Amino acid sequence: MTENNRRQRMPTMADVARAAGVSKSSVSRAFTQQGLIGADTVVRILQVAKDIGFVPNHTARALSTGRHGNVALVVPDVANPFFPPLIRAAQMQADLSDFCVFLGNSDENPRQEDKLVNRFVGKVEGLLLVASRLTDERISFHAGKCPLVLINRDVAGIPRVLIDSAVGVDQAILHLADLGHRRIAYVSGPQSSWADQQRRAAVQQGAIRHGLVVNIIGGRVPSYENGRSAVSEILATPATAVIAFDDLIAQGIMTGLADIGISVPADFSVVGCDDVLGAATYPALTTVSTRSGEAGLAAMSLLLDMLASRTARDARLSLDTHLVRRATTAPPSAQRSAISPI
Amino acid sequence: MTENNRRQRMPTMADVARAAGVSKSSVSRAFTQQGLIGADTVVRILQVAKDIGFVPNHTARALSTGRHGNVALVVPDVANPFFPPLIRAAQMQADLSDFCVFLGNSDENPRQEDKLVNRFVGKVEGLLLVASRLTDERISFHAGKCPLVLINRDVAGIPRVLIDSAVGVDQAILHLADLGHRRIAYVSGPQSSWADQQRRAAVQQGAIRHGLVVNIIGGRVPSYENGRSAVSEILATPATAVIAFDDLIAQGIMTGLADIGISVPADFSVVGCDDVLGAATYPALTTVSTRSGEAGLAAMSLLLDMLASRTARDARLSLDTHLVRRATTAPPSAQRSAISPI
DNA sequence: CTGTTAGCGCGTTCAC
DNA sequence: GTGAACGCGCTAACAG
Repeated sequence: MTENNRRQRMPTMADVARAAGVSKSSVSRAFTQQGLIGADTVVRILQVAKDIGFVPNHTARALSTGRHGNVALVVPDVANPFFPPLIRAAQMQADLSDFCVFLGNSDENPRQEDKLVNRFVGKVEGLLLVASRLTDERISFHAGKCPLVLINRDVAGIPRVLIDSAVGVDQAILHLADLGHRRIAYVSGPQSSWADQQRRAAVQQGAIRHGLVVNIIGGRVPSYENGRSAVSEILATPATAVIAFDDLIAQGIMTGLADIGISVPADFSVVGCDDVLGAATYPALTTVSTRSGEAGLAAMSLLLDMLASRTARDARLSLDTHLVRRATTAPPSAQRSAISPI
Repeated sequence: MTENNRRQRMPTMADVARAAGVSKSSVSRAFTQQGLIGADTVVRILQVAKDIGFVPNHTARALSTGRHGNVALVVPDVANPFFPPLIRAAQMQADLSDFCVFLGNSDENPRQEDKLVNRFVGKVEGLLLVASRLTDERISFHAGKCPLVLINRDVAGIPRVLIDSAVGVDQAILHLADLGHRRIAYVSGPQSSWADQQRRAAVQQGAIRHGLVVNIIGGRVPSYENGRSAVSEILATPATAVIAFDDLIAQGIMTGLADIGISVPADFSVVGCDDVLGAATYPALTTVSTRSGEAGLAAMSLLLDMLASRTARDARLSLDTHLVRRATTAPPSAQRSAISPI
């Protein structure tokens, strides 16, 4: 046995019991089921406890009850602006139920994510996986050992909250079509991203529906730099407008375009996704709004409900999206349209 | 007693012991002090353990050893872009030592922060408070019960990592002076922010040193909106340039200025702090770089070192900063300078 | 209403 | 090298 007493041996229930002239069980009850004990006894015990500086030991309680009031939240990249609002909302929601939340950064890496999840299982009552890069098999595996809620990942039988960007993407394409664009490009995101698969599909269907031709540009990890480096590929297509997997890539694209003297939106139109940059870019970015905070709140509520009721639901919540028109879209330039006549 | 067996009763050390024909102690040793036991016995036990799906129970181990491998990280606002890189770095550093990290969002609120810290103490071995909004007294109080490391908060006797923006701010003022500005404004941040106090002081000293006059604009919570709403106050001063507490406020100021037709940097110069927006604004923001990620990494390393060596250091690490010149600073406009002659 | 008695699962002194 | 026994601090049956 060791010394839990780093500073000074913390008083235990037994100490309180002795000092108050009652049994340990009474002390325990005074802190939990106050109904099953004399009201006056409760206040006396609580007073004594405070006097001698007793504070219930979380670990011991957890060992006994099997509940420790912790959940974990795993995201691909904390520093990607899509996630912080989600993290914030989820954390504050958990806080309302007195839950503590572990944060894990998978670094867009399935192996790292798997390692984190394994570390968390056993320390938490529930798990919240955001935009998981894991395979369906691994997710199901983990779900079998620990209550699990997914955000932006659609695995049958596992409760999930999905941000349905299909609607917003379709609006974006319609918007582009209305402006006169006929050929567009889509710069895709990570291979294992559900959101990217959904957006890519939505782009292709929307293109058909609204009579456009679309080129898909290879998937990349979402970042400013990766957007910037995609510009040459984009210009190799006959596109007069581009839809990016997310705002970070869109912002990078705008910089890359500016670098070679192509001005947005006069010469080229750009549409982002997620609306995390606000009107911070110049020109202000036209983008698909996805309110990630709401997803975080909904998913955490779902998870906590499951834990409280000890029942495994099979929810499938879908949050809708819409296009936010700002200043990066305009009719195609005559020049570039001429390059690739319809 | 309850059912830790949500799904199926997890196998325990006793199960392994029985199946392997050894005692519980041997199983325990096989998982911890492999030296004190026969090498062949170890592999056999480990094999049996894997076969029956045994996995050591974190909670029980923690109760016995007093160590649970958790630390907590508390920030004022997860969604403020200054923090995510710091969080990310700290989390990944902890990960290297197999530590799990709780994340807390104080919402810029001392009471909320205190509540979070109280909740975390007892669940963690150590605490990392970033830009704490707590009083020195409360911080010392908590430090007395749990190993604590501070970022951007200078309390004697408590290990801390400080991002010294004084250097960068002085460079900014010199830069402004060189451009010909004589009157500037500083839009301050939260009252309880150490960084703000330091920057404010640096601005005032720098102003004296370089022969400028400075007006301080009341403190506000760092946000785009609060920057935007500060513009009228700024223009009520004779300033021809403004230094903002952080990039968020600076960005808001730029928008507010644009709203009323004042162009940056031709009519007015703007300098931010933290360099979290990259070149995302237009014009690209001149700002003081503060690499928050490095602070997160350093602080977490410090904390983990303390925990590993069980010694309380009194470190005071200082990280330096520098001005990043981009496009929001230029000589003062003749017009506005005329309004308030030197 | 309250005290007594068992554990929760694991680490760790002791003997052997 | 290995096993038996105790303790970590608390909760939960079982009496009374």
